Amino acid sequence: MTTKVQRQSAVAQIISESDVTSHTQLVRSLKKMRIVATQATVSRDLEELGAVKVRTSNGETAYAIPEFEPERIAPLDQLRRVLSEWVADIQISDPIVIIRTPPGCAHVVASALDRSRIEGLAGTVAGDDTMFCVASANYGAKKLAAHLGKLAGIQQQTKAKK
Amino acid sequence: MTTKVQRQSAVAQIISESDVTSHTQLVRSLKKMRIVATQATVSRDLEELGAVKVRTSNGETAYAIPEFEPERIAPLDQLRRVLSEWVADIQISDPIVIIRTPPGCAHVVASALDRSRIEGLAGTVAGDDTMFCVASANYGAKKLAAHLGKLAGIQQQTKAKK
DNA sequence: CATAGTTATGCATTGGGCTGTATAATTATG
DNA sequence: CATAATTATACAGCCCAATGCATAACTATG
Repeated sequence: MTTKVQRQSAVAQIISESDVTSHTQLVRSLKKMRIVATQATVSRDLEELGAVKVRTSNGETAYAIPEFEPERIAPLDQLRRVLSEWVADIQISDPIVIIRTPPGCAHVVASALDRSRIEGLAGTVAGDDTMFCVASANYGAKKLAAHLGKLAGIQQQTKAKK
Repeated sequence: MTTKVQRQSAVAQIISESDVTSHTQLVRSLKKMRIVATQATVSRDLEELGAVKVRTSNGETAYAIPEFEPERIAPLDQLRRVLSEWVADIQISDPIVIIRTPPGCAHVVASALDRSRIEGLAGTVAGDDTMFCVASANYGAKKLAAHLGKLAGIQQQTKAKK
């Protein structure tokens, strides 16, 4: 009994602590930690983790997660998942897009957005259940909000105006 | 197109801003916000939100979310969901249980635990991808960790010791 | 107590994510 | 270049959350 999050965390640890040169080897290492997975699964894990094969000191190529762009660009897919799971509401106050989330979740959404490098987003800040997206000057909050709303799969213009 | 989070957020807003006396009425209010749901769904939403019917000034009974115990005890079910989605690893250093999560998610896990009032958990603190659970004096971190691990559905003793 | 109104829930359906199998595509090696 | 090794992926199955429908359970009212 294992979860994906646990397995991927283990994968990240393994490849950082030892030289892993093939999927098969990784599968074996996981097994030692009593985590069962197939080559296909670790292939997908490595991709999601952004791992790449690099040449090591002794000439082999081993997997590693790029250290210097740890905030590698997250696939749109992952962003969509996060947004649709955690976004409660989107409002606009140009050039700011205000996103509300369940309590304590704003940070998760914000960091997913930060990593996504989507167009028109200049930056974010997050509180507890609210976060701001600042739209780039020539893009506009409206357009950004529409895009985010679409990704989140939510109905726009939700909140009733007083 | 709507998400559960958005709908429940809208439900919370609606019942706080107007007197909602029945599910049917709530369904209608949602519809005005272009959120489609049935009575069965709002029934479940109200339960998950912890809403109760209270008597208002004018004698009707209307739904409301208890203000003073907003952190009502979350059902074990929800806790299990959160843990199995976000817990990457669990370690023990008595009386502390150390839980690691994906980046930025520790707070979410911690607040879920806080609300759950599970046995043997004295308190929590959360960083970015790590959180501590302090076990109650006579309970012990080991037992607590075992319980949490089971809830999370993860393999214990995951991390290799150096 | 009977009836209408309201709320909860068993059941079936749907959709999506995750995973393994099998195999295709790619890369390395001799 | 041929073959072996490695990696990626199409496909199918499984599982679980979410939801609607139908109806049971419950509540209020006269």
